[in-house]
Amino acid sequence: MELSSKYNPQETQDKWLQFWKDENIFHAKPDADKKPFTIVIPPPNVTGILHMGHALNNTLQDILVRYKRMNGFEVLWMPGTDHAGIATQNVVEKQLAKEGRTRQDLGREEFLKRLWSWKKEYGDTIIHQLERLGSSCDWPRVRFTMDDAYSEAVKHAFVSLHQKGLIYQGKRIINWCPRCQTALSDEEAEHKEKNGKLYYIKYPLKDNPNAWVVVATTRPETMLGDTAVAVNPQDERYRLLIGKTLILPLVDREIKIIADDFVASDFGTGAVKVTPAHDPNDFMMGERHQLTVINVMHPDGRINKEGGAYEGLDRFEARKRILVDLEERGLLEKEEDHKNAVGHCYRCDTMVEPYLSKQWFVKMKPLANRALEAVKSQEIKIHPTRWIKVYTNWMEDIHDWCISRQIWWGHRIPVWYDENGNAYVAKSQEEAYLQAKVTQGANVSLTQDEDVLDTWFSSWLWPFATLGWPKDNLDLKYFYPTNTLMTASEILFFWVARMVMAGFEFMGQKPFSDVLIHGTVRDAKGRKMSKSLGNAIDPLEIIHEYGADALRFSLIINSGQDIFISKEKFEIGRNFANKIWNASRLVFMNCSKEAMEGDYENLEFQNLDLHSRWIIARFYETLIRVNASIEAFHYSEAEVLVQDFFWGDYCDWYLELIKAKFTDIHIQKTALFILKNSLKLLHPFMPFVTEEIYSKLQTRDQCLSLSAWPVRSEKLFCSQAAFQMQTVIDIITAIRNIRAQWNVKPGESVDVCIVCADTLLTDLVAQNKGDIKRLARLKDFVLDTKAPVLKNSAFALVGEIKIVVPLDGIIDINAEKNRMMSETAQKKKAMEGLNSRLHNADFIARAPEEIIQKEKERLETLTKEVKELEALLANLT
RNA sequence: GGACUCAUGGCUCAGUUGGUUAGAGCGUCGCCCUCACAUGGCGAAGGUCGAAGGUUCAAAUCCUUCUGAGUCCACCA
Repeated sequence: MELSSKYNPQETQDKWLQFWKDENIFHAKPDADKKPFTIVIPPPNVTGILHMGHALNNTLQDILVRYKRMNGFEVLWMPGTDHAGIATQNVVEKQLAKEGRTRQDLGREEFLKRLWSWKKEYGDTIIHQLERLGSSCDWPRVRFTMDDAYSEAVKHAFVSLHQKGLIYQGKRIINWCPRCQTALSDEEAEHKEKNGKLYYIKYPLKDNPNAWVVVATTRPETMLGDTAVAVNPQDERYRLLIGKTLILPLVDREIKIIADDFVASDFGTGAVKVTPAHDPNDFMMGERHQLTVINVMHPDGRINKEGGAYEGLDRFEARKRILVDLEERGLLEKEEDHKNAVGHCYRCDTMVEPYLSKQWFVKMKPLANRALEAVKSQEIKIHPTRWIKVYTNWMEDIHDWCISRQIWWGHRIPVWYDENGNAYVAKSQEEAYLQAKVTQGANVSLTQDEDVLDTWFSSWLWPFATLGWPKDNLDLKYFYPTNTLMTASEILFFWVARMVMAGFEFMGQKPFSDVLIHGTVRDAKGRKMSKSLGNAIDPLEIIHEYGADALRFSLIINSGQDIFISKEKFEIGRNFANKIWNASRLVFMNCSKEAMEGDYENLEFQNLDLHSRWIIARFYETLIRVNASIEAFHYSEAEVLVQDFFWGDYCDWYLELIKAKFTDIHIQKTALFILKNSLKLLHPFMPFVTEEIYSKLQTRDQCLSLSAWPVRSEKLFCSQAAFQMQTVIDIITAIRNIRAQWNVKPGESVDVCIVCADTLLTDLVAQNKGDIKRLARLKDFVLDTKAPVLKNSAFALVGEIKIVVPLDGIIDINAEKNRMMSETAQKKKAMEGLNSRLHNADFIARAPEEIIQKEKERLETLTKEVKELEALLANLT
């Protein structure tokens, strides 16, 4: 079995994607002998195209999933997509627009047919892309939020909440998108700070047209719907005017001056126009004062017939005209610059209009209580913990959720009306009919509510609706509650918070126990990656050029809070994959058939040399730390650890050390043992290249994805080896240092004298003489107990070991002297610090004993070293 | 207006509960195509941890204030 001389990521990816699929490797089913581990995927929009955010999110999940699977859990990672009501409808409407048609031209039924065929053709795009990333989902289980079973769950949820009185219909001011022509929830209206104007408008008194009240407004066009002007009852300026009548300019309507505590006297003029149909505060004031409510706008944002002369104008056009007309009449006192935050549709960025309409709402307070408590009590843990506060703030100040949407793509609201307008909430028309029949007689005819539900009203059921809820079944019993949810912060309120509420409400249990909020992927300049900015890096392009492993590895190793990425960053992963490949090649080329086919999983400690004991110790140290990092969701830390070990210890030291003795069967076995176990450690991060190399091993499991994670063997772990080996490494490094310093060409061998008084150390050096000679490129090697008198030599100290390298004719003795003097000075400075600390009575009195002890030891070593250095310096003169 | 995060060598980030001479990677510089890998090897330079103050025997690490960058929330028109 051999590895090709050049690693081909594409071929490897294709091969293993096929294998995993053919063998259905990632299928999860209830297994009483194993513990379940379930992860909740944030289902991407069905219109989605893989971007770096998906790549990051899925890699994070896949790392955990593969780790847990290898640790013996029955892992369920169910993939799926979200029907994304407005977004998807927009896509197909755009298509229609190209044909010069609208959805209304087609009619509801035809339009929906069109949507479904679009879904059939393009809906799996993102799923296939996630697969290419290496995501080890249970692919055949793929779910869609509009699957039949899922739809049943949605209806069930609606009816059940309605029965509890948690869903109601109400006429209220909601966020309205004039372009999408639908209501939005508060979360779907994104507040954006805008530099606007505050207009001061004179409203003349009826009694005295030469006197007026000035009101300040940012939206003058809404004055067409004004039905009062309000002032604070405490405001002296207006006290006498309360109850008087004003003439609304341009409209000539008579409106009253009312007093309301809501009005802040210090803003604007202290008098505010009241437009109950177009502002939530005004609406509430209107209710308090029984004001007339006049809606002046069509759903598309044009002024309606209530607007008189302005009828038919778009809201912004109307604003311009109204300002001109007011100006002409001398009623526009002034305008001021004014910053304010205005809601924008999160799907099309159109400025949202506060709009009065009849919608369905969910009462959130009763649902929020349990969800709040769960996070506060750590029953659900949010990582990093700072998000807890964000979550609790939102939950504590929660508003009712507007769930009806005036679009066609989505779950139609399960409500039917009879001819008299009575509503029947039911899971089906048949059930509604049974209800209606009781009061309306058998001939009652029903029509279903035209609206559909907010997409998130289905998404919040995901953790259990995908498992078959509301039907009781084994999957649901075994896999719920789930374990971990990993997601970007953007959908904390939209989705995460609501899933928690839904979990408790419908299942009586939390939906998951850990939530990991990860950062956003940004470009090198820190901007969000987006199509419109043109700064997006396409993950598929990276997969094609560098490989999926490289994409995954680089993405994770760069992940701090947010992830700043540029194309070159992916070389890190590519290079590492290449290194793994080549190191494996070296091992395979040097291992005998006997070693390859033998049982190198059960090494005997007594057969191992120092180097092998050392690399095993280093491996287990790494393993323990990697485990801890993964459990703590610190994946980038885990990657650094594995990379440091594999590249820095295994490749750079161990493989170099054993090259001279690769014929030894025990060495071969150890090399294979470490390689195999390293592949396991690397696998969650780089699944493809590791599977491929693993598959060339003779003794192995069906595939690496299903193999068992390593466990530290106490029999093989030897901390002494680690210490001894470090000394050998330090000696070699010190000599290499000297060579580089004096520019000794690699081809030129030098002699060296190693001076050491300690017998144990002397033995160690003697045993490793060959390796030191080879790796430091030495001609000859003298081991002595005391320093010889050698002129023209370079010196180095490694603990108690002195290294003398004669460099006659090469060395500049004065430069070497200077170097050693500065080294001495450095050490002396450190000694000073230690001395002053150790002579500080407070330090001695208050610092823990072990710290003092450490400092003392440190001082002792430094003193010794300085002494040695000074002796060597004296030798030089 | 409220909340939060970040500020460490040229760049991107580590730095666990405060405890030796602050770590990586990239980049830079020097030497090397050594028969696994130049997507490589060996070595070097470079920071006192945004500013000021405080707590402490001891602070990059805790507290306060300030400055700068960013994020989220918000019905004062």
